[in-house]
Amino acid sequence: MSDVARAAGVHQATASRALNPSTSDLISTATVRRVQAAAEELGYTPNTAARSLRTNQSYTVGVLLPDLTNPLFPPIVRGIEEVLTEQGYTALLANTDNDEKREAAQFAALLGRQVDGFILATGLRDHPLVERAQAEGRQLVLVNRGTDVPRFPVVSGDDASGIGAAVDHLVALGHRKLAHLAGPHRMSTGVIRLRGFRSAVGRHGLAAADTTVAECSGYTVAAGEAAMRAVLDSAPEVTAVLAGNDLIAVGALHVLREHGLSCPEDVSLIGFNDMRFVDELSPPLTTVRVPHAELGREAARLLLRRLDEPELVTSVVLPTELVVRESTAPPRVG
Amino acid sequence: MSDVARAAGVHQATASRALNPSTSDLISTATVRRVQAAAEELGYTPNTAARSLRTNQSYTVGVLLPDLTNPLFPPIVRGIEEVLTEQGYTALLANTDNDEKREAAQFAALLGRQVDGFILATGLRDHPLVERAQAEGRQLVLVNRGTDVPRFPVVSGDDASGIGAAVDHLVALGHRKLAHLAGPHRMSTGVIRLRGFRSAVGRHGLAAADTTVAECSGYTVAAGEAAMRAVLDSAPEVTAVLAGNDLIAVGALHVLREHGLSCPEDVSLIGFNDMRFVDELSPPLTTVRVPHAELGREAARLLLRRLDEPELVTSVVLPTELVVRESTAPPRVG
DNA sequence: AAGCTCTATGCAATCGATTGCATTCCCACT
DNA sequence: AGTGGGAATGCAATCGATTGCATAGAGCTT
Repeated sequence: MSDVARAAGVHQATASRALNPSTSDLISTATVRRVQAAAEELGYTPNTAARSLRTNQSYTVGVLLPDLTNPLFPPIVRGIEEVLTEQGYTALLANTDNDEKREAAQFAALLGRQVDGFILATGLRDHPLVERAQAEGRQLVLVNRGTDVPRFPVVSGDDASGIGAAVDHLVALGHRKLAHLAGPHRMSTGVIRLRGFRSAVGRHGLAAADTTVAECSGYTVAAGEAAMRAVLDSAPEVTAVLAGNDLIAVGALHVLREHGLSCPEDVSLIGFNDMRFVDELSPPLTTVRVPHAELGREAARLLLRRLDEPELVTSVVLPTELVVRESTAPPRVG
Repeated sequence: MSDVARAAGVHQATASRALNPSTSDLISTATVRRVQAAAEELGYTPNTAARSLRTNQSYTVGVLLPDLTNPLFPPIVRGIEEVLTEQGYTALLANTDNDEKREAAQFAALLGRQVDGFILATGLRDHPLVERAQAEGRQLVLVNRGTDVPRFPVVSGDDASGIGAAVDHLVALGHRKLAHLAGPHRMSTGVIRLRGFRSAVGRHGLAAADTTVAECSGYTVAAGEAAMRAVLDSAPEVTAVLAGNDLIAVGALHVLREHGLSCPEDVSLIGFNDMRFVDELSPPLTTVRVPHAELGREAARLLLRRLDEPELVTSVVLPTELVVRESTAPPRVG
């Protein structure tokens, strides 16, 4: 602000340099102090628009996610927002509802706002946006759900080992007939967790006939209900169910109850994500905890780092952890 | 963009006017079409920074809330975001953790980003920010939690009548000894709901001795536990509990269970908000539904309207609704 | 046909900060 | 004392869109 410069008795350019930490070493410390004092005095706040216009940077990142209302996302967004504001950035939020059109529109809107980068938390397996971001010269990191394209940085939980731990737990309890209510195959997490399930049961030497897999049409309670029904129909002998996520597990619980089966006595059940309040269900749900807030934080950190070193491609995998509660127990004898 | 102007064979100013709906009637329709075609062709996206710089508007609003992780807020934010993007605006999110310092810092950051207005979802009863926003000439609307100052537009649910319906329900079931686990008095919802409770029990002619009130230190499960314990100590005769919100109700449920009391047989329990998943508790919680997404939408609409007519002060009260599930039943006879 | 009006468009200043280059001034070195 | 070098600061262009004012035509009136 030129007022500040005038008040401090210097040229506007000097004021600008004095106020900017990365250029303030060009200016004598005495002047810097004078300028800062004047800025303070006048209650100066820099005009971000002007800065963006000149520097072509907005200190803003776009966060695209399917639906904030899905309990999975708030902690992620929270984590993102935390490290972003710490660094003087802010997050622009956009919900896509997993709708390609909305997604493209939101993406364009964010582009118009000159976001410096994107964090994508949407789940489709291969993603046109990823390419477009690159074409537009914008950085992008994926969180929680990856693409199959390995050229892009992804921050995710170690789903495979989480599923592995869950299967280990069930097998250790004595279960042999397992079912997996898989997430949709069009989402990366769906296939990754399924793969994890397959490899884990293989490790325990379970036969293919011992395991049933039903694909859910989405990560929703209703889809979980449908899948659980399908499993009960086709493989009534299963004693343990591993759900693709907690929402699916809730659906499964409904159907078990509806069929007069009790959990964990008749059927053990494990969820995924450790969503808020799954410990309040009855029975409290055994599930795989994913450190969502930390996922968000890492994603933001990674994006910020890439803003400096664009070529850097790193992916971060955060450990997951099995949280044993009361929805798992040894199978009934006999 | 001057490229567009060149491509359409017109002056940049003409292009600008043609592309802007509010000025495009100054330009012949033929030219408008030509310019739009050129813009389309070149994939032109306006530079928001330049526009903001010139117009001193950012088409951006700041949303301040305590903690996105609180299940209350995602639907509100979702609603806000919905109508904002519809109108070409976007939301900047900031979490304050109910900490005055963080809140002030976030507010300043948002100001620096030239937000056109603020939506405040933070709960403290009187709020320095409200004044400051006005001083800075920024519009502001409060959502869900009001101030005592009536000069500011507030969008909220009709808490009093929700509480009233809850009390009616309990009394109709035959309950006479009621307790209210009130939200903190420093939050407006805390006092409003308490007031609602008082007036409702008065309406039913219940004596002061019939009702117990315990103030919770916050809208949290832990605070609910503490308050419920206090009530069981001081007034073990209560047969029905009205919680200040669902989180408090969850805490109450814990303590009831811990004391070997069953819900609803021994004690009926009603929550507030109809948070996601309270229907999955056992028992599924009877609660007062507040239309949070609609609250958010209304808040955004109201803010947008005030951006046009700054003097307009309207507050919106949305109806609430009692959702009866299985945590309420007639009191035990005797 | 001259003059007037009105519409469509061009011109150029402007918003506020950043930054390459030029300039000034001081000091040290020989 | 003169010169070279560096540190500190000033100068002015620049980012891209908006907008008040000026201007060029076209059409109408008398």
